[in-house]
Amino acid sequence: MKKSTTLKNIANQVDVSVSTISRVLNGKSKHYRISEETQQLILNAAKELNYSPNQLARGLRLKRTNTLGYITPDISNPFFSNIAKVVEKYARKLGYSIILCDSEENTDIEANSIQLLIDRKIDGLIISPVGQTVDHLKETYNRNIPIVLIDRFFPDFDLPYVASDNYKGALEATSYLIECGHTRIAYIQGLKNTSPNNERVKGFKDAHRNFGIEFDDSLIVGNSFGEENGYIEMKLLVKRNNKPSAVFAGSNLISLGALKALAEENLKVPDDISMISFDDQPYSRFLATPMTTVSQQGSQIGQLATKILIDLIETNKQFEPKGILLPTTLIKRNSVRIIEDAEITGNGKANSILS
Amino acid sequence: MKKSTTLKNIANQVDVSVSTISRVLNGKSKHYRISEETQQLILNAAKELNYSPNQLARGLRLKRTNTLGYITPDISNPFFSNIAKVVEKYARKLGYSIILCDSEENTDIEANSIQLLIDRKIDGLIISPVGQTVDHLKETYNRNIPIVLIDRFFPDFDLPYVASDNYKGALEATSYLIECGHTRIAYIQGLKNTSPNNERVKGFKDAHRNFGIEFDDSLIVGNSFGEENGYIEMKLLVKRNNKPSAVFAGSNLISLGALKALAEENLKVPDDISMISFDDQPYSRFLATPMTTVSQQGSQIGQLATKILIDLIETNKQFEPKGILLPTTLIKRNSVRIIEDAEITGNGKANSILS
DNA sequence: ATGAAAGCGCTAACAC
DNA sequence: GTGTTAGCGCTTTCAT
Repeated sequence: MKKSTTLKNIANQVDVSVSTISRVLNGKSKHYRISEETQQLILNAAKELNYSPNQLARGLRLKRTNTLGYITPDISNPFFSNIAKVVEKYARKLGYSIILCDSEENTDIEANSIQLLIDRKIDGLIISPVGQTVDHLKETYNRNIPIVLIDRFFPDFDLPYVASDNYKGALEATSYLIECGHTRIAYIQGLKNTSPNNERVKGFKDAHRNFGIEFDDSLIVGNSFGEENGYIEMKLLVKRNNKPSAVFAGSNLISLGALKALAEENLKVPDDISMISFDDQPYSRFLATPMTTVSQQGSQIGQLATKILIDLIETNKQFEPKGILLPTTLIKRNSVRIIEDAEITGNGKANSILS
Repeated sequence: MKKSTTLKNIANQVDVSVSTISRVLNGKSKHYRISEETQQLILNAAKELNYSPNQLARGLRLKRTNTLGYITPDISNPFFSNIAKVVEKYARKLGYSIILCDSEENTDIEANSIQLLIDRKIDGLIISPVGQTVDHLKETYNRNIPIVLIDRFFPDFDLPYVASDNYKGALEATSYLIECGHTRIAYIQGLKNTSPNNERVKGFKDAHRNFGIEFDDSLIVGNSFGEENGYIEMKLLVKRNNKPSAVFAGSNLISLGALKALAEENLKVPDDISMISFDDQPYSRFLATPMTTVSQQGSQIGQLATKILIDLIETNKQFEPKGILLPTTLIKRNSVRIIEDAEITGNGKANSILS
C-alpha cells in the first residue's frame, strides 16, 4: 500500500526545511525570495513523489476547508437534484467540494446534519431547509459560518436566500384557471408552514379574491411535497360530492401522485378534471395530456446561491441579509379545460409562454 | 461569534487533563477505570459547553474520517439521484457522510475528483465511473482505499461492483420487440465502451441472433446517455429511407430526447414508430403513450453498494473482488405496436410484468 | 485512576 | 533566502 507523500518526505529528498517547501508549493516563492534553484528542486521532487497536500491537516491549521455543506429535503426530487448539479459544478469550479445531506423533510435529521457539518468545519452552508422552524439554523449563524437558503426562507429571520417568486407563480396559475372558467379549484399543497407553501397558498387565495370568487377553504388539502400526498389527496378530492373542476398540484411529485389517482379512478385530464402543476419537468410536455406548469429557474437558483455563498466566504462578511426572488413562468399546455361560457377577462397578467 | 468548544476548554472547567476527557467522551471510562465522579463532571461540562469534536483533528489523528466519496456522472439524472438518495441515507445511518462529485461523464473531471477525495482522506469510494478507462481508479486501490463501483464496471480489472444485468435486460426487451413483429430495430446507445452500453448492445444483438434475424449495424447509433443524444439520433433515424419500425432507447434521458424529436416530426408512438426505453421512471406510465421500459432496481443497487463498501472499510479488507448483478424487469405498456402478421414465438423468456 | 508528551501534516510568526 | 518553533485539536503510549 502506497502512503501519501508529506512535506517531510520531500524535505528528506531535497535538503531543505518543510517551511521552504510549503512556501514554494503555495506559490510564495517570490515573496520569500527563494532561489530559482531550490524552487526547481522542490517542484521536481514534489512532482516526482506525486505530492498533494493532506486537506485535513491543512484545514486544521488554516481553519478553512474549501468545503460547503448542501442540505436538501429530497435529493431524488428532480427539482433538488437539478439544483445539486449546478451547486456542485459551480462550487467545484471555484475550488470547493460539497458534502451532501438529505434531511428527508425531517427537522431532526436536518439539525443533526448541521451539527455534523459544523464538526467537519465547512466554510459555508447551502440549505433548502425543511423550513418549519429556524432555531437550529442559528447555530451556523452563531459560529460565523455563512449560510444561504434555497427555495425556502424565513420571513422573520434575516438569512440570505434565493427562491422562486412563489406568490406570483401561484397567483398567475390560479388566475389562468379562473380565466378558463374554473371557479371550484382545489390546491394540493406541499409541506405546511414552509415559505413556498405559504406563498403559493397566498397567491392561490389572492387570485380568487382578485376575481371576486369566493372559495372553499376545504379545497386546500394535503401536507407534503411528496408523491404519496398527491395520490391520497386526489383520491379524496374526486370522491367528494361537490368535486372541484380543477386541481392545482403544489409540486411535480404531487402531480405525479395525483395522476396515479386519476388513472385508478379512470378519470381523464382535462375532460373530467383540469390540472396545473408547480415545477416544469422535461417529461411534462410528453404526458398523456401535456401538463400546464409553473416553471421555476432551478439552475439559476442554484448557481446564484452558490455564488452568493462563496462571495460571503471569501469576503469574510457573514452575510448581507438579502433575499432574491426569481420569476416563474406559466407554461400553458393542454391540461386545463376551457369552460365554454367563461368570460375570459384577461385579468391574469400572465407572462406565459407556450411549449 | 461563538467558537467551538475544545477538549482544552473542558479541561479548564473541570480540573483534569485532556487525555482523561478524551477517554471519557470516547466511552473508555471503564477500561481506564475512571471514577464515577470525574466521569459525571466531564460529561456535564461537555454537555454544558455543547462540546462536539473537531472532525478534522480527529481524522488527522485517527486516519479515519467517516466520510465516503460518491462520484456520479450526472446527479440530475433521476437514475443516479435515486441512488444518491439511498447511498446518503444508508451511509448516514451507519455514521458516514458523503462528499458528492459530479464527473459530467468526463474522465478528467473524474480523475481530479478522485485525487481531491483522496486528499480529503475519505474512508471509501462509491463511484459510477465514466467507465471508459480505469487507470485513474487504481490510485485509490494503491492507497488501500476501498472502492465499490455502481452501474458500470471493468471486466478486466477486478473491482467490486453492483449493477443491473444489462445484458439480460436488453436481450429481453429486444426479444419482446421481435416477438411483436419488429425486425428493423434501432438502438440509440449511451456512452460507448462503458459496461452497461456494451452489455446492452450485446443483448440487443444476441436477441436478433436468437431469432435468426439479420440486423443492420448502422441501426446502432449515438454515443451518450444524455437527452441531446436521443434527440439528435431520433431525428436522423426517422429521416432514413429504410427507417426502423421500432427504437430502443438506451436510457431514460435518451427516450425523452427521442420523444422530443418525434413530437417535432409529428410522429406518434406506437403508430408511426414503436419505442422501448431503459430505466423506468414514475412518469413513464403517464406519458402520451405509456412507455414500455426496462426497469432497474436503483435503490437496491445503491444500498447494496453502500453496505459492501462500509463492510470493506470496517473489516479492513481492501476488497473481496466480486460483482453483483441485479435483475431488471420488462414493464410492458403501450409503446410497442404489435405487427399483425407476426408469429409470436414466445421465445423471449421474459419475466415481464404489467403496470 | 490520571497526567505528560508525542505526533498526525500543515502553515506562519519569528528568527537570522 | 531559509530554518526553527509553535500550534491547530485530537488520541494514545508511556509513566506513575
